[in-house]
Amino acid sequence: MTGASTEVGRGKGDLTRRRILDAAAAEIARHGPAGASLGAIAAAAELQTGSIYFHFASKQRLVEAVLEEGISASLRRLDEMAVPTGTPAQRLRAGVHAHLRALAELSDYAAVVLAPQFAARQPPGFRALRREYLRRWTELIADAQADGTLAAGPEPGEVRDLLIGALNAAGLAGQDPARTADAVFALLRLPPC
Amino acid sequence: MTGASTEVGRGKGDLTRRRILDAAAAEIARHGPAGASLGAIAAAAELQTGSIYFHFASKQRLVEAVLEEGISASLRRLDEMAVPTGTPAQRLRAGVHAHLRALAELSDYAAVVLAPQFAARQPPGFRALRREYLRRWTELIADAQADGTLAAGPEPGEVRDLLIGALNAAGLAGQDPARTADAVFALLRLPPC
DNA sequence: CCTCGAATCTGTTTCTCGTTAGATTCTAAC
DNA sequence: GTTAGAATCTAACGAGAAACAGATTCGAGG
Repeated sequence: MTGASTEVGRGKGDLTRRRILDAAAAEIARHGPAGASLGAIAAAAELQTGSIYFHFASKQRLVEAVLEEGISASLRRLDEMAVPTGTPAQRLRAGVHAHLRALAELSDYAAVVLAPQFAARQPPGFRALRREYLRRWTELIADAQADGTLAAGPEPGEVRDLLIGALNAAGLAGQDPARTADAVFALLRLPPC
Repeated sequence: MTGASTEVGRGKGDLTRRRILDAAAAEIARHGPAGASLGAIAAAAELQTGSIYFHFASKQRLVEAVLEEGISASLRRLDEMAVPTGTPAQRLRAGVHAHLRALAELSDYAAVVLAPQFAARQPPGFRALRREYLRRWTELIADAQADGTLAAGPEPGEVRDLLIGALNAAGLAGQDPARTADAVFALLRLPPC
């Protein structure tokens, strides 16, 4: 249930900072940002409550850091897998796999990012990253529509929301990524690989 | 942004109870169950904080009542629209329309029900209603698969989660129900009506 | 008009949580 | 070994919220 940890930290403090972030992501995923108490987070990170303030200026900042960590890690995975080569259908498949992998590997962070309460009141850096993530997806969808891989009627943005919504539901439910991907492709009647 | 109100209440107290429920649903949808304060709920319902306790034994009970109201209203709509007549494709279409209508009409209640934090720790009555709702959908999906309307590969339960996830994402984003339904049918390449 | 119960209000109590400040310990460089 | 800074702990404060207990008002029936 913990998230992933990229970027090797250097000092001892960096490791603690990561432990706090992981604990906060788990706590927020379970109880929401308001319901997650610093006491519980500190306990999970094996720390005293006050010590959190050496690493984060406030609870608000901690929550924001968790959000940014989640979306930026997702974006990183999308960049790695859905590179602009190959047919639209291939790139769409790669994008689906990347998103599902991100959900599986980042579990708690992903859950936090996807919580509906964060649709509004996003911190500044988070909004930009999220917009960028959605923009990539819109491109993938539009290309697939132009290609005939996906039905051309609906707006690309609409299709993107539907698709990501479907992937999120399966991902948060803990479904196996590969299995879910196959199901999606079958339903959309994409040509087999 | 308020929810719907079915079932005409009799006395004055019933109306107040409904006002509290609506206010609670809105507040919970915005700030999560932990972040929603009785003070804010009471203010929105034009009441003093303490007066809520005449209608609900505790904050926990109030939250549970909002949950049950949301899921039972959704189930009611599904019952009305997706009756067991017609072809599997027709019933599937009806189900999609019912779900989207429920999301649009119940907005705050639906948002509360769909919040990921409620996946666990559900109140007793809520679990049963939710199970029933999913069971209906599994039937619709299985019939559509047997019919060839939907791809037969993936498990019905998997398909159900994907489909409902997609509908929820569009519904909570405030998309027009009819428009969303058309997009879904086009993507799944369902035969036109 | 009076009465009684339902409904609401006011004030109080208790508890949790975020935040802060100062003391304390750990770690590495000199 | 000493020292300086990083990292953590301890203890408290203050705000806000849930919960509770009477006191008060409202509204229909006799």
